[in-house]
Amino acid sequence: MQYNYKEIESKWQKIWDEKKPFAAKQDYTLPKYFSLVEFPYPSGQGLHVGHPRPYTALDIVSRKKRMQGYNVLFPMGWDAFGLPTENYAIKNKIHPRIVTENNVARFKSQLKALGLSFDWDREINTTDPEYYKWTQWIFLQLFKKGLAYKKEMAVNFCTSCKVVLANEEVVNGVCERCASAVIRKVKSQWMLRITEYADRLISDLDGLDYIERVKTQQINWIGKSYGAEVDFATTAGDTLTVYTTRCDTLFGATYMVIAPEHAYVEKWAPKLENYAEVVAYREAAGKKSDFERTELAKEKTGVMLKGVKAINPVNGKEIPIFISDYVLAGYGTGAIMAVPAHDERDWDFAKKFGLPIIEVVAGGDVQNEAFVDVETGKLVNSDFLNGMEVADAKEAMAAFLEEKGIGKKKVNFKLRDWVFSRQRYWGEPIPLVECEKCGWVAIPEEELPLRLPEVESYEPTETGESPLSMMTDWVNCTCPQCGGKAKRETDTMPQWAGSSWYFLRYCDPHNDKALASKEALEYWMPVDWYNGGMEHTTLHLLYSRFWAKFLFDIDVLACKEPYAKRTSHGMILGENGEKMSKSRGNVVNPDDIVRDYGADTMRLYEMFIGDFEKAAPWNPQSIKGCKRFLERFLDLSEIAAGEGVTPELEKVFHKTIKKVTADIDNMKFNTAIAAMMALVNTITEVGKITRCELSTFAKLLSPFAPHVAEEVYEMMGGKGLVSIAPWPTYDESKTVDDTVDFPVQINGKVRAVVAIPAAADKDGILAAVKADEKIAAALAGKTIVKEIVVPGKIVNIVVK
RNA sequence: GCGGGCGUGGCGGAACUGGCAGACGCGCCAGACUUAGGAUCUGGUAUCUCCGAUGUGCAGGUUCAAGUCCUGUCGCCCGCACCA
Repeated sequence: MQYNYKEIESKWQKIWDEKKPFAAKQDYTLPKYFSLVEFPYPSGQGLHVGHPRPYTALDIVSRKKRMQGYNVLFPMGWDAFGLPTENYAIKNKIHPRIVTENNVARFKSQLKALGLSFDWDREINTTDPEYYKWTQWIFLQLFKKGLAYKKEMAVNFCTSCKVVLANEEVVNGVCERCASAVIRKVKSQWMLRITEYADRLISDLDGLDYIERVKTQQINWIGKSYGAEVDFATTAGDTLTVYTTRCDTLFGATYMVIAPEHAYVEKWAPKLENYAEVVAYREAAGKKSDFERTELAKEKTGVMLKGVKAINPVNGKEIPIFISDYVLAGYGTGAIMAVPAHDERDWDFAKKFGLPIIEVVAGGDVQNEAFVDVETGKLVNSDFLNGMEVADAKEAMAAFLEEKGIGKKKVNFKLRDWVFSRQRYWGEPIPLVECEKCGWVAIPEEELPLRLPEVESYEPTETGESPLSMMTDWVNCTCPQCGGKAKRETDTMPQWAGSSWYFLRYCDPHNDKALASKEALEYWMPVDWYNGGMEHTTLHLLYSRFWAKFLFDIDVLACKEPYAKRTSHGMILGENGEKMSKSRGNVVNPDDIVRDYGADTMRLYEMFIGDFEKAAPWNPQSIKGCKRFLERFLDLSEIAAGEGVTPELEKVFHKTIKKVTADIDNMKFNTAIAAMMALVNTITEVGKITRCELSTFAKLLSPFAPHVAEEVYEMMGGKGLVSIAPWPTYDESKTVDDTVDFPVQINGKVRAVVAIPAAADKDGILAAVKADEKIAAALAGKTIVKEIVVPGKIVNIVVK
């Protein structure tokens, strides 16, 4: 039969558009299923073949759930604020709103061509004032609860473009666009206190069905560590506090290191004999990012502070103090005690600067390498700690420090607060004003949305301020609290803001009274299955969990976690096995595949390409295998005849239904397709199939290749749409065979395969095995040492 | 550097809690049909010194049995906080 995919696809897409079988129902008494994919950033390049992989996967999940009777919410929208659009707008002098509209239109038509079962009535766009009204509203609640605050932060500033640059725009220390020098400029920025939620963001992961690597990566990113703060007196007469996770090694501290930005550098300036050298080092360090600084591959650098020494509180020894960029100002207290014998970085530094290395935990050879094992060693050279194990020594030392009033136990997090300001145009305006008298004041909620004003130029200003700062009419306003003179905040929010709560808006996207109604949120939330890229694990995923927890705390949301289940897909790579990118020239456009093979083949290939969780290279040759499968499936309609079951096919049908059902739940889309390919092969061999069997097959295939499935279902006389027909069920007893082929090993090598009734017990199996000619021959004259029988699996006979 | 992950035929991959390595597909080979084939169908296809042995990045180990577990090692990929 001719496979006219163009005709079939446009026919069914039109019917779906008219009948809206995929619209989520307003009936809150039905069992619900909320499946979510990360909404895309509508870039100028359009969709590439990487996008449809997760979309198709969750489309399959959603379609199956619908067929299983769930009220499914499977929505789509646009995360449309952001840097590339703004940069394109500046370059081409087109309003970013227009750029966004064009990009969205293109993305939408590309997605629609794939037959994805999104509920388009619930489409959202983060740049829509009716949407960002609620992004601003959430920010105001955070502000009112004291979770938003101002802080001086270093930003990247291009000396030539006069623009604050994102880290990504800084390449090898220079501006990506003009290659001019980038300096670190201190600016006052809005911050969100995500660190207040650090503990809950770890502990609440417990009951969640997240894939393990996502959980561990989040936990490690938050980086909770149990340690102690220890006060060191200095010869300058003050106290230097350090954070350490190894207070047990205090007797081995032979020097100290403070971050180049540590406030004490200035405080001690008059006492420092080599102040100029110290400042020069600090300036050099200031040019590097944290990432560059902590790279260990580089040689350790640093400068000793001449003129001030610290005193080790447990033994009274004077030890030198260095500044070095391997200590970060933002973590702990920005100062460490260095124990070169038991820390690799300290060891490297000590070797380079010729500092003493004192062993305090026995078990290694500390003159040759740092001994960092905390499990086996015992304390030495440590006075009252001698002979203790590390864990006990930590406790003893912490107690000692506390008693002496020179230290205390302290929990620290690697997680830092969220920098929320951007000196950019294309983002949500921050709805605050700064009053001369009242300070920072929230604008009244009824004034939301605070619309992004029209400006003539989207270019940031000479000083690096947002372009909004040029709009004096807009900036100058009155204080809502006292009526006095005030100025609006001109920074905008980061792109992360809109994507931190978008899934809530899908529950009730047209609500103008609230971000969504309470009933809608209670019914739909939490998201039952959220799939997205691994690259979002530490930022977007954490930010959105933080916001959801906050909304739970202020009684907007009834669940404390937004996502019940989180999975992650692998990347689709170019044909050469490298990441697809314009510069590498290996980008594949899904439009071409849909044109040449059809959407069903495209969907099938994206799912058949490999393990959903792993990266896989695109192979244009392999696509045709999927198309052949669909053609052969379509051809079955020519041999389909009669009703009831075909005895030769009955078991394979039950097995296939079982496998496909389980595989979809387990994200094994590739093996589900393989099973259906095998089913076509079997049916073709048998040479017959009934009409109702083919209808069942169409149902099984419909989540994967919905257009072809609808077509065949209709030909078989199916009523209504296969897309919402009941999902096939199977009979467990019909999925097992009467006899099992047992591989029989002798000394671990397979010598025969013996067919044995499935019901046979261990003795029966052994008897049948020994009756086999080949086995009997192999056993002749040997002594049996051991007989292993694994029912249903294997027999192994060990002989001498 | 830190954190997370991956490594199986010519290629993409399959293999449940350790139990016949290579399902399914691509490619390739042979045949059929054909004026024609980059269409379709049928059969074959891990490697080798091919009655037998060897094979899951590499080197060890545990086990009756290891792709799967353990130790070490090499290579590749993702993230690192203002890209989304």
